[in-house]
Amino acid sequence: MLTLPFEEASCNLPDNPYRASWPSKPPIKPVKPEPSTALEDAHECGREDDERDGEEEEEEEEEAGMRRRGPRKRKLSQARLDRVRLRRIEANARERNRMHGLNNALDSLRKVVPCYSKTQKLSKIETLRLAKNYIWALSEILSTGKRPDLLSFVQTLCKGLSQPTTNLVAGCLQLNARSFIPEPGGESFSLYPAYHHRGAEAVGSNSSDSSRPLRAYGSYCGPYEALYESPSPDCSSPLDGGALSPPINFNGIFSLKHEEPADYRSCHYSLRYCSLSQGPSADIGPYDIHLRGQFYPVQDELNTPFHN
DNA sequence: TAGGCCATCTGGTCCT
DNA sequence: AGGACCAGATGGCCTA
Repeated sequence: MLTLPFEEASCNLPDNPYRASWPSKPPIKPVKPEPSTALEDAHECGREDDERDGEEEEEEEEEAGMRRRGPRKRKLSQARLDRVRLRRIEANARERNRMHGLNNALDSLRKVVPCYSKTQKLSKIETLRLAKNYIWALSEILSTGKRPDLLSFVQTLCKGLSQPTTNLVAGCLQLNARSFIPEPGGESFSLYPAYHHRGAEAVGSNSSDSSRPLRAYGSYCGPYEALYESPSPDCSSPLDGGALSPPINFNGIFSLKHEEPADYRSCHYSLRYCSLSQGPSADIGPYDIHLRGQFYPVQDELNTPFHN
C-alpha cells in the first residue's frame, strides 16, 4: 500500500454552526494500483522508451482476431506506468497543498469578518457571503457618509446567510436574535424587544432560539434601502451577478468595532478605516478615521469585540 | 436517515 | 513537459 506523508494543516477546523466538531481529515487514500484506461489515454504522449512494447502487443491482438475499433490504445510499459503513477502522486500532493493554502486564506478571512469564533467557525461559503456583505455595508457607509444603526448594519451583514450563521452573527454582536424580526404587520423593527445579554454560543444553533426561524431567507430588504442609497447586496444581487461592484472599492483595511458590547442599547459603534490611497473624509464625522500606519497593526484588536 | 460540509482524488484545460 | 487551476466524484463525519 502506498501512502503519502500527511502534514497537519491549520485548516482542520474544529467547529462550525452545524456541528460541534469537524471531522479530522480522512486518511489519504492509497493510490490505485491499476491506472484507469483514461489515465493511460491521457498520457499517451512521450512514450519513446516503450513504443515497441505497445506495438508488439497490438500485433498480437490482431493475430488473435481481437482488432478493436477506434483509436489504438497502447499499453504502457512498467516503467511508463510507474512514471505516470509518480506524476499522479505528485499532482495529488500539489493539489492538497493548494487546497491547504486556500483554506488558510479562508481562515484569515474568517478572522477579519465581524464574526469570529474559535469554537464555532463559519463554513467556507458562509465566510465568503459574510465577507461580501461586510464589504458592501462598509462601502455603503463610506460612500453615503450616513451612519446606520447597529441593527441595520447587522441585517446587512446577515443577508443571504443561513439561519445558524445569522444567529452566530447576532450572538457575536450580542444582539438578541429577535432583533432581526420585523414586527408583525408593521414596517418598523423592534430593536430591543427582548434583550438578553448572551454570547455567540448561547444564541447559536444549539440554543433554544434556533428552534424557531428568525425569518424567511431573503424576506426583508426594506430597512436596508431605507438606510442605504444603493440596493442591498441580496435584493438585486448586483455583486452576485458581477455586473456591479460595491459603491466604493477602497484599497484599504476595514475594521468595525462595537464600542460597548456590554450595553448596546446605545447602539454605538465606530468604524475605523485605514487606507493608503484615501485620506479621511470630512463627511464621515461620526466615525473614527485613522491612517493605516496608526491602526493596521491592531486590526485584530479592533475586531475583538466581534470575536469569541 | 437525510442533508450539509469537508478533504481528497482525479482528469481535463490552460499557461509557461 | 510540467505546474496551476478547476470541477466532478467519492466517502467520512456530524447534526437535525
